[in-house]
Amino acid sequence: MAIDTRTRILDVAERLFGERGFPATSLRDITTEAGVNVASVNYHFGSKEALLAKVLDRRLKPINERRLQLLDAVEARAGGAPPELEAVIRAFLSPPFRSQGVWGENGFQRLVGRIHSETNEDFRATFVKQFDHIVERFTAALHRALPDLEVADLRWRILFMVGSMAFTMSWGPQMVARGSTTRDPEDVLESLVLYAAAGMAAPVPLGVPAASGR
Amino acid sequence: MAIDTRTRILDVAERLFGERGFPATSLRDITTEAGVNVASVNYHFGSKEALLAKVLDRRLKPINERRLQLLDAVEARAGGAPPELEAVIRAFLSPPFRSQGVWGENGFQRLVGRIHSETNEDFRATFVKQFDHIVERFTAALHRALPDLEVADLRWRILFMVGSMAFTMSWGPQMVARGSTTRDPEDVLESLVLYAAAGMAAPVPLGVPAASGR
DNA sequence: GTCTATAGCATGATAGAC
DNA sequence: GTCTATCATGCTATAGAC
Repeated sequence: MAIDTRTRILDVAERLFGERGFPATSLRDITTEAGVNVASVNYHFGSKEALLAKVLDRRLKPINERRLQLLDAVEARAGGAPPELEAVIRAFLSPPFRSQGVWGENGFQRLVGRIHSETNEDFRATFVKQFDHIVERFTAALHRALPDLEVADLRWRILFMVGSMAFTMSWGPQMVARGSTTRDPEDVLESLVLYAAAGMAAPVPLGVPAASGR
Repeated sequence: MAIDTRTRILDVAERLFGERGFPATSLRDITTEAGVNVASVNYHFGSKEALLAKVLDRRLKPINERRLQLLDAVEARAGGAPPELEAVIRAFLSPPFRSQGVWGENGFQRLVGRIHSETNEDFRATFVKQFDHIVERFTAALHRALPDLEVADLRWRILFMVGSMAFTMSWGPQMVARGSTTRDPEDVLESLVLYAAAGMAAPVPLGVPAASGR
């Protein structure tokens, strides 16, 4: 056998969780496709949920390390001055986009798009905690790049950005497959960076929000 | 009994699907909370999946009708001229945001955020088809508002916008609950409209995309 | 470490009395 | 239309031989 059981399980689980979702994927689906025994998941990981945690952790750790690395570089380049908005956003968005190669074969990218909605509250809370540090670092950097934007507004806009990212990773492959548009993932990333940067820098309504269409 | 069994089932299913997701919610969970018999779901709806379709349809039909209505009004107001970007976006985003009242009690809003990732491919294809007409109408209107943007780019940006919307509806309540920020849903909607409008109107990179950070 | 076998349980759906 | 009872199936997880 070329690769060991543990890795085979992780690879297949990543793809199937991404394709079908976590609750809809059974351990039997995974072990059958991986060509390993049903019992091996529990032997190696302890439980189905622990397997999911490991699948996520394996990819997310390097992604988040890379994010901080890129952010450090951006801030170093700016010296003491506020960092450049677009560069901060690119530091946040590019690592997950590049975490796997080809659109449509990216189990992990789709999984990230899904994870936010398919697990129970406890698991999600644990999962989200892993991002606290990242979010705080990037919130601070964005606040320096956009000093006129209140932090409460900024947090919403970060949520908007993460939503675009997650959704694109989840649906992008299908969009390409439908042929409505074709694009290199790298171009889609660049397009998303520009979109998010413009959105982040959007004006804030003064006083009571505009009422048109209300 | 105040309301009939059918409606009780729909209401509870909407909430539970939103809170826990479709695969993670059993028919027994639903019927127990609704105070009706296990068999009644299959009697009234035929299957669990048909119940989900009905839950979605009940809310989405009026939402999509409202979207078209608002878009018609925006285009009429513009006369023959291109419609105003922000107004088109608001016509698209406001109906789902207003489909239910209070943040954190919006089963349907969370369900929409989830639906994109929790159903099988066949169901999803059927579901997406319901939006074809809407998407085409809005794509055309946005293309008129932004004539310099290629349609292929525009389609990606629409995906970004929908992602922000779905994600915000799904996570917004939790974000408010965590207290990192507090906002009236109406303000969040307005914030999202401004963000999306700025993103839509973002410049397009000429030639090869910028390479910084790559 | 890997296998077979199976425990123990929850599921979606249905049959049939009322 | 609503109930109880149950079927058939699928699940996660584990016990225990090898």
